[in-house]
Amino acid sequence: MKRRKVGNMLGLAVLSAVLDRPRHPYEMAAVLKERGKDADMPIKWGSLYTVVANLEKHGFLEAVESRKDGGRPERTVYGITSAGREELEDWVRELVGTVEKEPPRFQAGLSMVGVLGPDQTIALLRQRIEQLTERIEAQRAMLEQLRPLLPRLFLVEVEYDLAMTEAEERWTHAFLGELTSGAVPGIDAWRRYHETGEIPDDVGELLEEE
Amino acid sequence: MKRRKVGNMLGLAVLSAVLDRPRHPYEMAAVLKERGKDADMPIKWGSLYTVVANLEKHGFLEAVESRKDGGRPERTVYGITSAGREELEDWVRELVGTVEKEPPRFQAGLSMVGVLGPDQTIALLRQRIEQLTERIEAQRAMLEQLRPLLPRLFLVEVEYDLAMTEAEERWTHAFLGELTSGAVPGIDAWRRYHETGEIPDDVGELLEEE
DNA sequence: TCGGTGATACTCGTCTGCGAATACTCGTGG
DNA sequence: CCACGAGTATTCGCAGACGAGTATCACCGA
Repeated sequence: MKRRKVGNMLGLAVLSAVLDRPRHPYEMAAVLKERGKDADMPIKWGSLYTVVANLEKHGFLEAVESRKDGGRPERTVYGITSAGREELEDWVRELVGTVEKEPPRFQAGLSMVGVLGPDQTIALLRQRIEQLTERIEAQRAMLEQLRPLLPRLFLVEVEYDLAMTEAEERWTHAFLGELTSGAVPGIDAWRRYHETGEIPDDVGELLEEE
Repeated sequence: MKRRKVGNMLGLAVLSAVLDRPRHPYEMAAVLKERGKDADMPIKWGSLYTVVANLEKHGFLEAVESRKDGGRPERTVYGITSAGREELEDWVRELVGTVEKEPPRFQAGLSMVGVLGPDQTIALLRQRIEQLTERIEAQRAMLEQLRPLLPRLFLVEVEYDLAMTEAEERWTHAFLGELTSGAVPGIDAWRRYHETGEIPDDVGELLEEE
């Protein structure tokens, strides 16, 4: 199992930021923010310098020059190496071409709604749906605004994100519907469990075996 | 901003594992695997003992007894405290009731397909769709098999996961369709960029401004 | 009874992620 | 002309994540 030398997603972002021309770290951060890349992956700017150093250590970046402008701390400008270009492409290939399960946190939550009881769960799902709806609207608006300005290719991630958010909203809505309409059996037992802490016999058995 | 004392998702799993009765760490791992919780969140078993220690440090768990069976290393049995029960509920409430953007890695990949060129991208998307389809079938089979055995509540996460995978498959399929049917303009420019590294003028301008 | 295999049960050392702090510079209004 | 806040640019400390390693037991087959 060959593991990526630099595992942090920020590394990918950095490589993409120096593809066209060498930059110093702070400038990388600037272009990445400008291009909205920070919306496409979880980026912690505190890790920037560490990650850049790691990329250099592994030969994906190289210091191109180190200028001292005025009295500032020395700024090192990094360029991408051919190994770096390689790595970038390979990384993207992996991200696009293979599915790896990365359960979203909501899924973890769902798998534990048992402890909340039905009433709280219903209230929370309502709340979540509201947030999802807002997000969808914001996203739609942004797409509308960007579509005439940018080639389609640059909008793909946003479209994907929107589609997924919509799917989640639909699913959650449907589930909520089932809960409130009483279509899900065992809600009373569930409420009793939450209030008293007693595990219904039939479920208790199930937990033993299997 | 009050941050969770123990941030690792494994912590949540551990709390849920000792809800019904005290257990020692290895046993927690056992029940969690048995209940398939490791499919609902990204769990690294190497972190188990660290996390348990942290949970104890913050008063969510307490050592109940410490038995020495035979010649084995001492096993410490931990029980959940009322603060722990609190924390568990609150955590689940947060997970269910609030949407936080956690862009999936595929999205990061999508936002960079530019570097791959259209032909590779198409091939990789095909590959991905294949994997998604497999996953969907596996998931459906599992649901079919489990539905008569478990109450609905215990299947919700699986249903959600399935729904999301289906949505992703649909979207990817549609996008692939657009790419192959030539409905997306600018594919030639894209191919040229990938082969020569030249940035088309119109795009170059766009990157400057905005 | 010997050795192999797999389950049980932990321990350790490394590396890294990242929040928070630091330090300098520039423009502006008082 | 100096105080100040907003931006620029980077460093640092250390908690904590996790892979890999360790050790014992139990069972089984040869």
